[in-house]
Amino acid sequence: MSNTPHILVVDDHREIRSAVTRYLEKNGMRSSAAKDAEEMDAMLTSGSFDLVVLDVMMPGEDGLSVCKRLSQEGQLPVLLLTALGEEHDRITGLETGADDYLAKPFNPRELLARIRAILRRTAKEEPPAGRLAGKRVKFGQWVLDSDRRVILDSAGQETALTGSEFKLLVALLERNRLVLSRDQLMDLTAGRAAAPMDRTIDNQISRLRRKIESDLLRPRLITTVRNGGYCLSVDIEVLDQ
Amino acid sequence: MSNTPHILVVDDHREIRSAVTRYLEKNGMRSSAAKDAEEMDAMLTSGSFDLVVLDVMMPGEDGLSVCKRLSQEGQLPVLLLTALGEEHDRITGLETGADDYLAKPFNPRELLARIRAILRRTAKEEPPAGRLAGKRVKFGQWVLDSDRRVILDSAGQETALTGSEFKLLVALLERNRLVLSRDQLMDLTAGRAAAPMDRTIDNQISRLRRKIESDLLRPRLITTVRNGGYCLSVDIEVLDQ
DNA sequence: GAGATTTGTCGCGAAGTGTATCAGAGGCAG
DNA sequence: CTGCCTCTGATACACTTCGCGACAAATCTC
Repeated sequence: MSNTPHILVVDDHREIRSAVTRYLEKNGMRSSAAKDAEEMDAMLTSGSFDLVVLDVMMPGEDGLSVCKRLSQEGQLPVLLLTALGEEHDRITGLETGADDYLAKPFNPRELLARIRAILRRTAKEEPPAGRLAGKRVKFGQWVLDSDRRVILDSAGQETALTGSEFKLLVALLERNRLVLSRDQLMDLTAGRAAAPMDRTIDNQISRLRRKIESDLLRPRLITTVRNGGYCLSVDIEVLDQ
Repeated sequence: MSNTPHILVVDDHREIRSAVTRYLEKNGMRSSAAKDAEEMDAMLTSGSFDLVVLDVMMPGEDGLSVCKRLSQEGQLPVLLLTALGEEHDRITGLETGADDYLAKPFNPRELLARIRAILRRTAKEEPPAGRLAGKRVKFGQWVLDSDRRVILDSAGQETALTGSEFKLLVALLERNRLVLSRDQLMDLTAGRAAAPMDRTIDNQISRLRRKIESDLLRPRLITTVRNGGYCLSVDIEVLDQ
């Protein structure tokens, strides 16, 4: 997320669009507006936004349908605007993945508070994805050189990693001290979900351990969490080149 | 987060507490209730929760003040219950860090949808050892190395712990000198409620004692409280690395 | 296209965990 | 003190999960 958050307001009423964008900008946010789903899609592909304020009732593609699409992509938070009393819309909105809703007519101050609340939440869990690209990372007695995909021991001796070993190690390093399920690891390394009874990750862990653990019977770096997954249990240090 | 999410309902009206907890449990969640801020604090230290449903209007400490405290700690999501029309409460609630609010009287289905929405957002990987992650903790003559999941005696001799022994010990250490019921321990170690007649915790305690008690007939570290549970009866000292 | 390397699947043995069960400890009434 | 009941400790066993060797499929290299 950039410094000032960027909000996209999608509503078919011009007065609402302009009132909302003006209010948001008066309060330290950048905002843009789109009049329907089609225009929204165009703006999303061309710009970078932190949140979408989305009217449910719109000509063309319905707000709920748009909301579902967006939440499936998973990145962009959505705040729904619903007609007063349309409880059904609100509930199905939340159920289809909106982050929040607000009934029209609304108090702009409340809209702002809700937008801030959502941004606060999503800012916290900003994924560290790619944080390690091109960096050297020290963990335990090893240093990973992520450009060359090798690990160096304290004597400078190199060991090469295969592609999947490297991806797995990076996934663990970027979330060190957190337990990652096989499903998450599969997603992070191969971009797909783990099949039931899939032992692929187990094997990769086993192969990776062979290269980095000094005592295979008592792994110290990558610990197993039964019924949970695996966890990199050491602190890391990113070396600035 | 554990297997089934665990919700703490804080409200001074008994009918609301029981109605909400029952509804949540019918819908696949575990839930507990507290009647005021004080009781809530007690339950938070002794159990593990994924979300708090908090009434704004309460005798004793005010809901907004509680909300502020909780959001400063930053871990636990809060859903506020406000009186209908008290827009001011709602906005300041969101501004003080609540994750969401709902106006009373509310539709239970909407409450559930909102809870699910929050949990979906906050669902993330959990650290395996809570606030003790990466620390070394001295208790009695032992030192727990929470990175390596081993305990060291005064001579530096290591004993490995299994996953559930480790979780159990951490749960006891983080609440030392407090009596923890089997139910609480089950919650803390496995993230689920204990079945009636469940002897799982007894068994794990037995296994853990075998590793840390010098006299199994007279356990000194983990004491049994008849009809109550178990209690770690020594002081602990967190060693900074 | 042949050989080498990497990666996914299978299966066995080992370890961890939950349940059943029994024996003993602790409490209570008479 | 004695008998009875409940609760706890410990053993045994069944079941699940995990580590790893082996092999096959896929991919890469030259």
